[in-house]
Amino acid sequence: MRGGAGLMVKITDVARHAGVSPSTVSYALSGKRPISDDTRQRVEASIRELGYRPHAGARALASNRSNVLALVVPLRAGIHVPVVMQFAVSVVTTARQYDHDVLLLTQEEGEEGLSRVADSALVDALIVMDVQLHDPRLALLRSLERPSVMIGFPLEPAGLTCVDLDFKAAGELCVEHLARLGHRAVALVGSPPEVYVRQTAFAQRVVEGFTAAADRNGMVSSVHPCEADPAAARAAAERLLREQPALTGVVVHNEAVLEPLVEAFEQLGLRIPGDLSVTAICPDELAGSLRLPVTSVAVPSAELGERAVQLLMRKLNGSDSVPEATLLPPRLTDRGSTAPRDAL
Amino acid sequence: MRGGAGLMVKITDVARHAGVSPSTVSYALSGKRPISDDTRQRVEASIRELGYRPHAGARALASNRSNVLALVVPLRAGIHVPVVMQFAVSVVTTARQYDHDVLLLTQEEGEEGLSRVADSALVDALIVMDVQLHDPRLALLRSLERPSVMIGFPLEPAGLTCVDLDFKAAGELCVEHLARLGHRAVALVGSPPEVYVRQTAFAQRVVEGFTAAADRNGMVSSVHPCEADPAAARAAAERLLREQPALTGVVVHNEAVLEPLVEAFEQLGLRIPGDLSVTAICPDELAGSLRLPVTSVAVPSAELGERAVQLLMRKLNGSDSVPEATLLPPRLTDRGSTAPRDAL
DNA sequence: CTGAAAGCGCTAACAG
DNA sequence: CTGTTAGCGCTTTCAG
Repeated sequence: MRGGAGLMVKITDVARHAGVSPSTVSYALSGKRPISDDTRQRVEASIRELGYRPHAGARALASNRSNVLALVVPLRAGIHVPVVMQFAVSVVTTARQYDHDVLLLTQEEGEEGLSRVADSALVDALIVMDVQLHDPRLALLRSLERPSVMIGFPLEPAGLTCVDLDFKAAGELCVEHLARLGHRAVALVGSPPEVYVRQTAFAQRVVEGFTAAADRNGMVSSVHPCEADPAAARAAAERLLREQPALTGVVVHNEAVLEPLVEAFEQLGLRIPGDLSVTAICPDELAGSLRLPVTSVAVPSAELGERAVQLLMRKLNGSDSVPEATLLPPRLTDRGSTAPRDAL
Repeated sequence: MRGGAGLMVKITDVARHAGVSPSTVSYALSGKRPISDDTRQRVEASIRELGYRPHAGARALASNRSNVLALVVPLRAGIHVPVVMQFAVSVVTTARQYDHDVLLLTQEEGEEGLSRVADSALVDALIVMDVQLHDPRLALLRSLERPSVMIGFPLEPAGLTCVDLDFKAAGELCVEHLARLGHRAVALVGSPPEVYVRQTAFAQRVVEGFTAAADRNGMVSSVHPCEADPAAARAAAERLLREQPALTGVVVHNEAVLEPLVEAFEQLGLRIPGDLSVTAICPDELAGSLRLPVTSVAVPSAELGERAVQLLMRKLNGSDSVPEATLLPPRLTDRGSTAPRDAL
């Protein structure tokens, strides 16, 4: 009843079976022109009965649309794998709602990979993650003529569509939260050094927001990049306590070390939130799953993926009013890892 | 110089520019028939100069090959995200070496998703992860006519191509390692209960191997499914010590709890490996990155991905001698978390 | 509301 | 070694 590679049911088969022309079958499928109820039913019945599936390649050739999106995922050090995965799944799921599929590309393929899938019409549009402040792919994406959405904001986003959590506001929100609780000295435990070196936008922005808010509130602040392993976390904790005895508030923007860092603080004799208030910028699932849940600003990977696809769909449909910048406002969830400083 | 959606350079343009026929360009590209050196050079120069990229859809239509593989990734609870991601990246990277791309599907799409991409000729072949012992997709995959490779072994793999780590042997290897060190009582801390309930092949096989080897060596053994969170890990550690005071060897097959479990044992006053020997079945990166590195049998995601693609390529090329079963032998790396029982 | 027919860009016989 | 040509299966004018 259904065919494999060789025995494909084609649109002419369906047409014959339903007693209509191929174009009518096509239009019944696409809805691009009105079909009488009676005809539509017969066509649909034939399609079901014969197990017809339009040939993707033929369709792409004739319609100039592949109904495939490219998703470029980063691989490099310092990016939290579950975030990437959740984002990817969200992109796939949302794309399916718009009848699109997703082609997976790795950052490694570089600009050549983007050109390849775009120029060969393998994909209709692209989603690019892990954008640097000065990303070498910007020029390419601008010239591509196929729509794209970037996750993250480069320094010069003009002419491109970007979506991201407002990481600067997220940094600020954490600090303001601590400020309201009366804390006077805060530290940011950030991403691994290499992330800053390669000028990853979101890491940099957190630092900006963190510092700005601390300054604004007259707080003492410091920033500490941290490698993504437990030993580094422990070392960072020790160093923090040694160098800044007055410290009462910490913001962690580094998924990999959040848990070991909290454990280290406790093993060093600090109670949380009694002696030290801790906030994080990380996925809610992570913050909530710890032995000691952490108050955090969510990195909403799933929502970002959904937004990215929706924006692309609007661009593909020629909608003219697609915003260049979409900054999701940070939302802080209190999980009890922060307390008023007066408590001391 | 290079075209966007509308201004595509096509094979006839290249042909004219190089002063040859379209078929010659096609053959120069595919190598499917001999081309004189001179002609080939002219064609290649024209391709470069015009920035020609073959239209993927047209190619798929004419050649009956899309050069795209489908990869179905699992989403469900109890699967370790980094393993999936590393596997996916390995599949993409390897596929590129064979000039193929990878379409990402989620398990959620189910059998319908498989049929869709296979029957529409969107993909040439499929890779399916997270196979259950009685996987509902088996029948479909057998009937599909497009080649597929499964990661994992169902109970009835006849007619299908499967690749996996030999999890049974992995379980055995861990136990044998402990037996050789003189341990007499061992416990397996396994995957979350739901993983066993849904009869995930690899989890089951580890239990088999673990138990068989323990019995063979006259050891006392027990199996403990464990939820994938730190609290559960701690609870499991306490329970183990309470219920089995004679316990001196533990095998952990649960990436999510390895680290908290080890920490819990230590906090409960056990030195590793002095009082307790710990081994794990998990990615080498995880075992090696812990504060206290753990002796482990590697789950070789990257190699599995590579193998899967290679097998598919052989099947696509009509190679007849493609093995139905590929079981990678387990390899144990000693990281010092095990010691002779005599030391006690 | 429906049909007929002209391609979409490429590959693979077939012919030389 | 190279050219000519007939499709691949679908969409979309153009006609009615």
